[in-house]
Amino acid sequence: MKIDKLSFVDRAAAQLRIEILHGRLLPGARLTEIDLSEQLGTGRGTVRAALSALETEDLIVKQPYSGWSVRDISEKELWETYTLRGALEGLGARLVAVGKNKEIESKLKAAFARLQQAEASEDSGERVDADLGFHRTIVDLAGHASLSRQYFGLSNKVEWLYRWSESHWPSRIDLTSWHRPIVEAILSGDPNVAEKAIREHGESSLADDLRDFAELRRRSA
Amino acid sequence: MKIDKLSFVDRAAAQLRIEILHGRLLPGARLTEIDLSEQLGTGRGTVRAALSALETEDLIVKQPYSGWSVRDISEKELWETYTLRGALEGLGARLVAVGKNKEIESKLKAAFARLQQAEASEDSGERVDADLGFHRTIVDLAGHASLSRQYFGLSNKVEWLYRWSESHWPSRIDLTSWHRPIVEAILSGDPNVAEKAIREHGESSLADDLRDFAELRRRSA
DNA sequence: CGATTATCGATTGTCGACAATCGCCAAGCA
DNA sequence: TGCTTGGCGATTGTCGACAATCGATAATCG
Repeated sequence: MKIDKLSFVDRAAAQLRIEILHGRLLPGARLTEIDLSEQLGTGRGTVRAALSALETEDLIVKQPYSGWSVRDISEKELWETYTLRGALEGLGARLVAVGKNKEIESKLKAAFARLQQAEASEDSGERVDADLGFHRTIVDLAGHASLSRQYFGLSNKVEWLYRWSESHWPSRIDLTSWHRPIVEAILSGDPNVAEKAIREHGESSLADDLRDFAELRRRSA
Repeated sequence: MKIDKLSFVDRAAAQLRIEILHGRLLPGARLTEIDLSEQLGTGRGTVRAALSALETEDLIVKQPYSGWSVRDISEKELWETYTLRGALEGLGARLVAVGKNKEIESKLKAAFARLQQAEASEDSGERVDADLGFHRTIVDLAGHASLSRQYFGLSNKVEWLYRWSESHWPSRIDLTSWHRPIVEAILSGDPNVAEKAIREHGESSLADDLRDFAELRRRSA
């Protein structure tokens, strides 16, 4: 039995993360420490530490003596995030393929099953969660603490971009058929195959998002 | 003309980083905020922020309400750091190979030239710097801001491990012959070849360090 | 005597006050 | 007019004080 014992800093960071990821704080929005400290009911130092954490996650940027603001989303942003994700997940997939055992297999299959179930669901939020969860599962199964830590921040950013594009252009991808090759590749036990599969998945996702992004830009122009 | 305008936090973090990397703060050493604030001549909040930064770089760890301490070095630590580096540098090398042009070529060659020059040098510090600089150059040439940011922290950790093993077991590797394949692979323009080359380089480095580490452990036991 | 509880010193967690710095706009000047 | 300068409001940068928490040890109790 354990009770919640997160520091104020962690809770403040989590809250702000949610606000950004769910689009209640839009790209470019300015964040002032005093305002936030009043809204969150905490001190400025606490808010400051939370903001610093979000900065290392690349969700916000700081301009010294000027202020904090939510990062902008751009094609380059998309490209960087997805390529980086490809590199990290590639390593993760390799390791999982090599180290696979009964437990890993079952967890991987469970994550994929959730994905299949979510596909039928009308809830777009659940579809997003299942998708992100699948990717996180693979990385965590790699048993590589540093990788998981690095991936955490990146996956938040992916979630942000994901929800953002979802809200502008509802996704129509087929979760099951898009992810099955990854599962099969990992279960094959061949690290090269596993890495290739997940990397190609990432490249396709990037291409999709870039297309939507361009479309969106054409519209608003 | 620009003057140094780093915040106290940044300067404190830089100083602490040096202390750790150069082995003046050994693994396991405890760091108390008040002591550091007195030594650095700055406030506790400032020290705290600097420590948090070093924590995200994975150089120190925090135990809530207990204190900060310099991370321990272990085989797992070595393995995680080198494999992660392989993934990031692999992406970097790919991108450089694909996007190569006159400027990139010259910078790459310059970094390699420095390596060759350092090899003759007796100064082990310069050899380390040249080696690390070569790797950093490749990553930076990729033109991928997020990658460079991620790599920065990791490369500090590599530098730490590097200097640490160097101090216990002076390196004997042949800088030129070890790195030339990377240069040639990148200049070939083939991303797969480039990635493979730099990844194999990393794997060899890891194997070397692990061997030395095991030897060191046997000695001290 | 063993186990539980109270106490203590040390350290971090949190906070608001004051100083430093920035961007902006108006005033002054050539 | 066009440029520099000075002042102003807003915001962050820095700091030390006080509270909360931890681990270890001493005190207490059955």
